[in-house]
Amino acid sequence: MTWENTQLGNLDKMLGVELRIAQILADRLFTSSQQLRIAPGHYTVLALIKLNPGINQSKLAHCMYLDRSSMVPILDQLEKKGWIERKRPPNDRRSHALYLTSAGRAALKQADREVHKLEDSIAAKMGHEDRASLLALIKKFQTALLAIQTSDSNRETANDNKH
Amino acid sequence: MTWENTQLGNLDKMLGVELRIAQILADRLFTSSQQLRIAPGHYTVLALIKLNPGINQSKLAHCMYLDRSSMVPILDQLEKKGWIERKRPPNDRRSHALYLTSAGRAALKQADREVHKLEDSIAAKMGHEDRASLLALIKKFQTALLAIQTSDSNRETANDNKH
DNA sequence: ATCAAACTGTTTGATCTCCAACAGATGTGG
DNA sequence: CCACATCTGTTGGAGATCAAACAGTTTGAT
Repeated sequence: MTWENTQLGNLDKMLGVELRIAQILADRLFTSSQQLRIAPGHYTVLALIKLNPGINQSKLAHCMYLDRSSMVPILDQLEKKGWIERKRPPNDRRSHALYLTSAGRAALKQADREVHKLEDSIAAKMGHEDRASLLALIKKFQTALLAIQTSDSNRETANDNKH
Repeated sequence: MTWENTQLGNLDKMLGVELRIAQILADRLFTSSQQLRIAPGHYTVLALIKLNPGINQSKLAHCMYLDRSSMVPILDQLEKKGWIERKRPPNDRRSHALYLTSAGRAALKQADREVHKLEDSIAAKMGHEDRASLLALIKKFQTALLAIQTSDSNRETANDNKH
């Protein structure tokens, strides 16, 4: 095992690179340190449906910065597990109104416990203050990215300004 | 377009969720604001090969926290573009020693310029100081995740402690 | 010297994601 | 009222990624 002598140059000074690594590690830890083995995205979906009962798939996808079509297999899976159900609202027969089943609520509750336990141990490792600073800076970073993105697309073409 | 009234609860106070969003936005911006349309991962691969000529695929994957098998299609693509080449070192006929071609060096040089331009506009938007703080905190976060991960796997089983 | 373990790249199958396209449903301007 | 645009979920095709399995190669223990 002799990869310690690998030259990284200034790669480890780039936000994109380090962000990607952080996300890989976070996902890996989240998925493995759980009894439910729930995927990070699935957890977010359950939480969002609980907070917004009757939300449709497009809005859900939009909240998570995903494509509508990416939501389909996720919801198929959650539906097959019996954690959510799709209902046809009478006023708009195009959409699916999403609801948590009681099993879904139970699963989310357990996942919530494990997520909080994980967040706590992270806060314990890096300090509550640094954790809060990191969260605030990530949001600032998101805002910066969105601002650059829209100014870019405005310069090129008068494009869709979703989100 | 009325998804602004979506309830997020404390989802936007979770590092994992916000980190994921930040990464989606960063990847999207990186890929679209480029002439080369190089993928983020491909850029990292080129940079790492330039810094470590003759590195093999496993080490490369390990540096990027990827599976060795995930590296194969990436390198296939870069090889087809004529940016890298795989050579068989005589001392170890299992591995592939990776090198940048001159076309690969040129592509990397242009990508470098665009990456730095992007990093500069991010620093301009959020401030150099905040950018530096964010980078430092991300690294601290990575360290915390790794510490938790290893202590977890040690508690469960005496496992492989890769990375 | 030999045989088992470990390593290297690869393939296969599964999942997640995007994009483009589609059909059905809804909304809008004339 | 009616054509046309827009929205809804879905499908199919492509690419990325992982895990498991494989064959060839190297290493190491006996």
